[in-house]
Amino acid sequence: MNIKKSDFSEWYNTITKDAQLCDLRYGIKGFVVFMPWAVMSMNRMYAMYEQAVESRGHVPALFPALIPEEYFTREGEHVKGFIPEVFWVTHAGDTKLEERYAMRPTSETAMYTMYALWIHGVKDLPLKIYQRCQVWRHETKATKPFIRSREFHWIEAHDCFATREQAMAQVREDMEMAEEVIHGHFCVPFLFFKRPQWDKFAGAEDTYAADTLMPDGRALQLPSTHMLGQNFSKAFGIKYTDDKGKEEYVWQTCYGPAISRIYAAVIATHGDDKGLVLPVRLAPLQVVIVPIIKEETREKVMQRCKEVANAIGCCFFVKIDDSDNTPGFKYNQWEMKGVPLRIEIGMRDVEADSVVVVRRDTGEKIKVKTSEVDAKLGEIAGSIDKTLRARADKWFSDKLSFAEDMDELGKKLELHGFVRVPFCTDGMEAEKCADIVKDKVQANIRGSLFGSDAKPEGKKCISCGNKATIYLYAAKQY
RNA sequence: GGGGAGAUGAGCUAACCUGGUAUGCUGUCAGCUUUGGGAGCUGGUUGUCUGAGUUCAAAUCUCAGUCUCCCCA
Repeated sequence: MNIKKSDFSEWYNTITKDAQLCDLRYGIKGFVVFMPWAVMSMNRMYAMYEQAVESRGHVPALFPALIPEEYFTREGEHVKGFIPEVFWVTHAGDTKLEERYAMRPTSETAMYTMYALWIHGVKDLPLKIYQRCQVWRHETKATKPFIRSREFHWIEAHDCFATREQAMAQVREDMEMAEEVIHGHFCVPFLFFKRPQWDKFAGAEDTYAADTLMPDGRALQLPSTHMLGQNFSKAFGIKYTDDKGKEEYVWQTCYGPAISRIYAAVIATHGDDKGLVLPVRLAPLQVVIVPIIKEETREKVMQRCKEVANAIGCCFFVKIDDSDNTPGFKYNQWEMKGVPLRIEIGMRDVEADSVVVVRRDTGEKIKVKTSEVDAKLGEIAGSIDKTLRARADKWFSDKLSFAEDMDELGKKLELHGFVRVPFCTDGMEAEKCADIVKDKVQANIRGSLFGSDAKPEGKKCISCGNKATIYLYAAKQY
């Protein structure tokens, strides 16, 4: 196993292969096979995220994967942003299609075509629909399993409202949902940035995106939520008749948590030099029982293993590893896989009427009375998630820094992830200032920190030297 | 999009410069012996990325393609 801290890239490649999370040998660039151990965790993540989405009033639907070119090109900015990375379907059998179909890189244009047919009056609003699906983008940046591939799996929620205020409230709800699920359940810390105008979602008025940090200090974008305004509703004719009998265009938002990428953040945030470390509810198995067998005591030990397995509550998946491997091999293998809890049972333990419980997160070995196993496991499990979250938060909190000139920014970027700098503006006209930052210190401007209203007083823009009106954050990125 | 490195059984690798029967480890399968931190012995098992060229002869040299990794945009 490689060392996570000093060579994250190698560590990540090794862990995705050794823990059997994916197989890169499929043979189409950027398309990877997601393997059972990863998919079982991602299914759990999906379940938690869908629960959060539905409890906030969204209902599920499934839209087609193919989008006729004509739908796809209705909103000008959207097309400009996505066209370079679209995979096209051009043939049916040997017959060339009259109109080609886009393999959806995102579903706005598929869904909004139908929304225009479904929405008539006030009673149809708000409309909050999500789907769980995969999308395809011919990424030109380097692909990396789970982090960036040309096919990825996500949830996309697309909502319509009667007013701008309601739409803006939805954007805030989306952020709050990310906090509940990604930080609360997955124990991954992040910050929400309002992206600068030159870096917003193609077709949106504003984009708010959650950025986390990889162990090498580079930012990784997790969910983003977009205030679409009326850009799409005007392009697609999504109108309703208001209470005065007047036709109005709806206000829209969309939200896209990419489960495969969030899974990458879970791996990177919690993993260590022995392999994966998973929050308890994300692990495909919560408990593995390793019997330590001598031929003459085999039956007694196995019997005790079964009793202990049966005594553990149904919210935990338990496996007794009775394979022929040696205990040491099993310890290493299940540590690599990130199983949160291990129970070791040998004749010694049977005689003492106890078991040895080992925590994956701390490696701590705890002797537990057989009769108290279930209660104790529940307690330790809670503590594991708390420990993981606290550990991640502590690391993350040190990654925020400040700089006021380019030299200082370059130095701070070496030690921290996000560096706050004074900037002239976050409007389109400042893109050239962001380019200067990119050129000089190879960092991107991620935007302004959402919820922070600090304003630079008497400071100058780090790039152009004009009066600074806003604090923006720079980071190297994936 | 730019630059660099690379591709030999399922995984890692030797042989490549200097063309001539493809090496070892791991895995896997069978059997026996084993089991408190990656067990041992015996036997079986699969391979030169694809295509073209040079040559008596290509894993090795040349060209093209595909894929992977790293760095930069």
